Amino acid sequence: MANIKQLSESQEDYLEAIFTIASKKGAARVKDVADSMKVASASVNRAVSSLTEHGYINHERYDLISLTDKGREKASQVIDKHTALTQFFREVLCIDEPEASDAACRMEHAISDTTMDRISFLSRFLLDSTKCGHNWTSAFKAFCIDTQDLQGEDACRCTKA
Amino acid sequence: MANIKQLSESQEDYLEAIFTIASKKGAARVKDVADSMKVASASVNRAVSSLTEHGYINHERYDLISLTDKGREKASQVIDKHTALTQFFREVLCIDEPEASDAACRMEHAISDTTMDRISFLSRFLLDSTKCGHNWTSAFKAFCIDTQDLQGEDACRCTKA
DNA sequence: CGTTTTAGTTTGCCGAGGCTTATTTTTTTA
DNA sequence: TAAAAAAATAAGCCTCGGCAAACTAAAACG
Repeated sequence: MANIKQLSESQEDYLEAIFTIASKKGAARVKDVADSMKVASASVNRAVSSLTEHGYINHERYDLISLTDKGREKASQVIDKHTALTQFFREVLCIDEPEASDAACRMEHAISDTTMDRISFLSRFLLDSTKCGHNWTSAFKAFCIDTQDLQGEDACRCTKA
Repeated sequence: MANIKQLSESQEDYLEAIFTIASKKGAARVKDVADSMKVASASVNRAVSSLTEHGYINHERYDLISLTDKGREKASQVIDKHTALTQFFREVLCIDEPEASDAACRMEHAISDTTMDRISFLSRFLLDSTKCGHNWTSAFKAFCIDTQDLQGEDACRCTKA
């Protein structure tokens, strides 16, 4: 269980997918993860081995996959970022789904805890009219109304809840 | 010059570094790029070959490196994102350097054009008191004053101008 | 309860993108 | 201008994270 290691984006994606599946069904099978991430089972297998070695996952051959406390904590962190970013994109920046989730999906790995906290604060601040002091959204919407030319964005393999 | 291709983050980083160096000195040498990105010259070489093949770079053996129009355009786009993100982090989210630049550096590759446009709009909107209608920054600062526990963030290989 | 179908695993391949260690080529300088 | 230093390149190695194909175990079903 080598602890001195940063998870890669890919590994975070696996934890996220396992967390989401396990939340719904108690535990995940390799196939579930493969399907939800649109990768081959062999890829899941290798990722699972590695994450098991590093103490994020409980897994024995041919058995179900579940997260350890450590894995659950990490997965929660990533999912919280995803959720907060999605909210920011959708409610503050007025970006529609699925763009909002896709953007969150790509950024959740790249953003630091600090920056994430600040963005959450900003969201709450702006969405709470008692804090912000006036309804800024209509003004902001008018301000960026002509940028509705939302291009297609890359599909992303985030588990589409 | 295969055109059907998305640049990787790494490739965008190379274009960015070359752009920045070339802006200062007219053209870049392999060594300049290696130094600014903190990678081995051999790595630069391979990246340069690939970017040359794809029409982003002008380069002949043992010669200087410069960007094609296509490369310059792409580099500008990435740098514009970097700049706009840095401004957002620093002036809107009140995140100090070097955190602001580092965060921008990691996110500039992950963010879509649309999302970037919206963030720029939001920055301008909030920083322009005539648009926002009041000075929100002091209120926001008070709101998030106790999150000054900025952790160390990953170093990033963005060219530190 | 044996056979088939499905799921999990292993192995070996690939490309990207780092690295180091030669080996040029170019540049500097004595 | 020849020798030394610096820069560029080539070759080969490594890890990561995909893949497909082959094999094994488990589950479902007739």
